[in-house]
Amino acid sequence: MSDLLERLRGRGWRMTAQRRVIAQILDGDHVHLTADEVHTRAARLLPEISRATVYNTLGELVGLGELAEVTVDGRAKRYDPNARRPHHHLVCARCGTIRDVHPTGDPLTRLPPDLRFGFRVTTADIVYRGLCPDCADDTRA
Amino acid sequence: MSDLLERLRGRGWRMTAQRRVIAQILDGDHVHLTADEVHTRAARLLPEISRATVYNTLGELVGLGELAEVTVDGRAKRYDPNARRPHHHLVCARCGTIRDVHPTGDPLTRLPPDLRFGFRVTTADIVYRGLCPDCADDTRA
DNA sequence: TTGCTTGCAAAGCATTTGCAAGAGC
DNA sequence: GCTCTTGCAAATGCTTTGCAAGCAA
Repeated sequence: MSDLLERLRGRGWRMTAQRRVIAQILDGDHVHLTADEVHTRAARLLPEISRATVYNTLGELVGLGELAEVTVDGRAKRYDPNARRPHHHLVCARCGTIRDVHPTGDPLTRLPPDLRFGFRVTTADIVYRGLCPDCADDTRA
Repeated sequence: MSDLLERLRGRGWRMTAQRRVIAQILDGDHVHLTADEVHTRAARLLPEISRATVYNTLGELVGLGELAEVTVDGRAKRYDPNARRPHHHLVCARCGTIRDVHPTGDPLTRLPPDLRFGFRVTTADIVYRGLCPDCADDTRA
């Protein structure tokens, strides 16, 4: 189940209740949570956990390549547990929900060399924007 | 020269020294500035201008569709004066430089309906990441 | 004159950090 | 026991807001 915990242990991570809970939350969910949402869920299992610990831990996981940060429109960063497999994002313009989309081809090929301005391009991130089913139903302007 | 000012006047904007200066800065530059950079430049021409006014004005211009906000990696938002023509961005992973790239086709067509999860998708933004020529020359790890 | 705009300062979020107390190995 | 980790609270960075004075039309 928790491959993530195994990998972290293998990397010499000191295992604490806080880290176990955070890893568990990320591992079990395919939604992209904000740090605050992770904290809220973690606090349900471990009431004393502090926000700082959540931030620190998420930051470390990003550093280790286990998580990717996704920032959209200057809102709070969201953490993407699916960092090891390349993919793109579908974002709801209203509520901010993010879903993963697995690309059907290599997006890099979309940028012809003559448009690269001398850049050594290594990745391409695509953000598709629109309204999620829930927000689209909501007909308020 | 300043088409932007003309358009704003046409939309009934009350013309003030602050707005004139801000519009002028955006119109004259192809770089994507942060709000703070806009404020710094504006203050050179109009020392009393306040940060709040810069933020408010930039926000209004975004609302009017004259500017686009570009947020990368949770840093400060940058304002893109080229909002009227759809395009994507080439970002240097090291120094943060952003260049515009004009797409050669409609990126929306890349996302087949069965991968849309019920979203009503309206736009697709692509961020190509890599090293700009200057940073790529720099061989330091 | 009328009411949109500005500037100030304070408030608001999201996130980071310093440091002493606490827990893993 | 030594060191890494945690929690608290304060600090930071970016941005927004309330409100009275100012200025364009």
